[in-house]
Amino acid sequence: MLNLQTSRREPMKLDPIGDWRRTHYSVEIRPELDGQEVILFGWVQEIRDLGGIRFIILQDREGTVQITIPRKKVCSEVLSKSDALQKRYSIGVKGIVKKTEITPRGVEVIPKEIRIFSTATPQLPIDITGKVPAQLEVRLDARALDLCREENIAIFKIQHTAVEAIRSFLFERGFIEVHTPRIIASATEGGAALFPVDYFERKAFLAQSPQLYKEQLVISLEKVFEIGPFFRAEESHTRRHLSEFVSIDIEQAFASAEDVMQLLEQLMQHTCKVVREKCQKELATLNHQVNVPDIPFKRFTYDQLLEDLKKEGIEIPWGEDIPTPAFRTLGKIHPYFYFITDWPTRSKAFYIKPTDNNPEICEGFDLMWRWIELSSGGTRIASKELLIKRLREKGLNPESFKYHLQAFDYGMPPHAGWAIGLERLTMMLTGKKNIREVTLYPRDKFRLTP
RNA sequence: GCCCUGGUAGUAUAGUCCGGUCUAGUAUAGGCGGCUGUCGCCCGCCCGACCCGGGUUCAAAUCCCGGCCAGGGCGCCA
Repeated sequence: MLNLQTSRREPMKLDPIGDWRRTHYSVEIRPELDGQEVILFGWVQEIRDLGGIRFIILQDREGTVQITIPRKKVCSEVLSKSDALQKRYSIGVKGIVKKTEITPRGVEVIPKEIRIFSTATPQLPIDITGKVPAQLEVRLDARALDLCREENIAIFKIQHTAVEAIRSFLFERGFIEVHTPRIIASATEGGAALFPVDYFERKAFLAQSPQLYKEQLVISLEKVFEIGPFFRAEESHTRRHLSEFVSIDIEQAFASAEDVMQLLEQLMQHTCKVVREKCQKELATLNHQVNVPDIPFKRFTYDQLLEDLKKEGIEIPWGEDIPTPAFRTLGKIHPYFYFITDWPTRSKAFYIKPTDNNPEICEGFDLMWRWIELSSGGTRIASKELLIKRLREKGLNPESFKYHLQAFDYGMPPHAGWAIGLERLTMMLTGKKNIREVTLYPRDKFRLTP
């Protein structure tokens, strides 16, 4: 239901920000600042009013700090402003830092002036202090507010740190960041379903992968990467699928699967290391640990894993994809990062290169973390002739790929690449078990809002 | 798309098997009042709910059917 009411009581006189500028974030208020005047901006998270003394917990992006208002020691303007405060009001506080033994952080701020920038509805849809947990559905319906919770801020700071680590890692190794089209013409590219869109008078689709474009770019830019959203109109309704997800894609000229696997495991180690070091506070908030994995990661062939599964009583006919319950079993046997290599050619995409001495097997790989597929990649086919053959074998029409295929007339080098699902990576880094928790505004078959 | 489980105040839950003292209990949030060191503050009072539609019955939150929605699982998944 739409809440058209902006404020519960008579319209409150709001304050302008004026010449106030933030001097410190909440967490920067430390006992060493004792006696110093500071300006804080943020939101009221909690109010504990004991009558003669009132405690306001001010929250900002970085954390919280206690504002203490002793009734008889502050001026009447501060008192009346603090009387009006409610949870989630956006406020500014100018005050004096006071070192204290009584408060857990050893510091509080005694206000000299309070400015109220914005009010909030009194009955919030979820409990922002986390005393009464709400279900994910309720939280997602009130996502803008839900994202104010410390736990969620921690999740997205970790994701940000990971993306930053990945970008700088790839920049250092000479990869060029690119942006390929989200709107594409053809629906004939393969298995996964596409979302149709109206493109002027024509039908177009939302891209499900940058695969073909990044391959074309290796003949010019050689080493490219892209971080961006892609779309899959699948029926999937699981804890690890979204209709819109963020993919981290690389493609590298003059390289093989083994080269990009080494790059990938180094990147994973690097990312875990950076997150572990930079996000200690966030990981503590989430009560989660990130361990830095040793490299190289274990490499298992498809055949080896079929043997493992056989021992567990799960028989999979050779050539079939590994079903989800079997992956869960593998995750129990191998509770760490591992590669799966030597997949049957028929179980992988048309552009994955079959091995030279046995075309039944291909040079595709998956990077698993326990039972979750974090990344998949491989050596690509560089020969136009072979690519056309593989398209036909997959029941695809080479004519639909003519613009892609033309790149193979202009000196397509041997090349390889992979793609990481950012949200799945974030699940691993945060310990969250539902992909919707690590997505700001998740899109799935049933959810299109907010 | 299929299977299982569920849908009770803003939120989270009890009650559902075995229909009737359910005028629907509790916690938290919200409103009002009190309290000078709280940090899940405390105390008192108040407000507030049985997903929608149909059926069975003297009587339905409770049983049956359909729908919608959610969680989990499966399938689908360059």
